[in-house]
Amino acid sequence: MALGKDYVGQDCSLSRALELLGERWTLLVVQNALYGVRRFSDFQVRLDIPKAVLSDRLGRLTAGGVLEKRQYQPSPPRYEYLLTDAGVELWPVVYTLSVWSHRHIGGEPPRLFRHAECGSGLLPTSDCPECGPVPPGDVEMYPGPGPKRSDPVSQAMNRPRRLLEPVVPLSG
Amino acid sequence: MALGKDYVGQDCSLSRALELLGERWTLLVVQNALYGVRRFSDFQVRLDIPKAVLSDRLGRLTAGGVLEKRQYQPSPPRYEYLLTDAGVELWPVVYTLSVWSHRHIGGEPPRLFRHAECGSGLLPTSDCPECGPVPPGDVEMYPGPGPKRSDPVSQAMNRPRRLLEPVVPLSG
DNA sequence: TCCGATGGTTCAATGAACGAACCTAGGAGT
DNA sequence: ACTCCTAGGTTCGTTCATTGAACCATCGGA
Repeated sequence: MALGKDYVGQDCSLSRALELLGERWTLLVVQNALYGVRRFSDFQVRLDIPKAVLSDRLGRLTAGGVLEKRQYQPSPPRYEYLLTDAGVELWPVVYTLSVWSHRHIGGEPPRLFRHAECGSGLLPTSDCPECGPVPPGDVEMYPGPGPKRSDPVSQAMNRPRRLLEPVVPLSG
Repeated sequence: MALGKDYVGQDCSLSRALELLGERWTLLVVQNALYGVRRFSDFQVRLDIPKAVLSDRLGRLTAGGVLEKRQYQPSPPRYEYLLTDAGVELWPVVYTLSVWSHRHIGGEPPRLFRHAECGSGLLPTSDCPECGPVPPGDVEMYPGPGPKRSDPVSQAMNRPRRLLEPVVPLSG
């Protein structure tokens, strides 16, 4: 196709990554998946995104090997989208870009991150200054000074918790 | 505006970064700037991008503090776009995403990178395994196994050279 | 029988991207 | 004097993507 999704004639890895991840909303979907969001309706509440677009993005990420769609109960049929290993490895990309944004664009972050084992804040690379590389499951997120959304999914994300730990919104 | 550039209601640093960097072509413009591309026509040749879109992206990146527009000769008036310090600090983002793409999507990279001082290949974080963090000006790029574009700007980028070193296309 | 939750699809309107054509200012060639 | 060429854009009609509202399907519970 001549418009929108591909970068015809580009030779580099970056262009291939952007064909999958470079569309509007896509990287925010991945970020929320890292934060533990798994269900269609939870992504929708967190992102305020048209359902048609969310459906498209989840489908593309699934086809691209970043997410995996799984039925977690048979009746009524309910689905969740889990990060694959490839998806989890996007954590350094998401974190590095967030840190850049905080440094150069500004704004207060609503969430902060530290190495759960030793308590150190992370370097901009997402490594721990004491222990070196940290698997995302060993990163603890906790509330920062920035503004927070008030929807139930965001509220459930406001207590300190590990990356990838499933979000369970308080029903009601 | 309700469509396209903003992520209204998003609270995080990542969404602010994506308002500036998340549009089609934008990150590829930054990547080429890191590779030493500075002039409008050189970006255009490398990227095969409509001039109107390139003009928009260069303008936005300039307004956003990632690039700086400079007149490099008075007559005839000619301009170049240089990365600011903030722009240079996008190198880890670009590199980390490229490495992810190579690992998980595949394809041969047309360019490889090493620490110029010691010759070591870079870690996925863009750090040197021997020396730690490497300023982009100390990163040497050299041809890899992947396909290469045949335009004069790409050809001028194919000899080993430092990041940020201005590209001088062979005229003709 | 109706209601609500979940996980979507359809569709008209709007906004962005595309690419071809055009524009401007200054040399350079003849 | 006239024309061509280069650099750095702008304009504009067509095509594609995003939006938001409406609709749909399935199941369980009151």
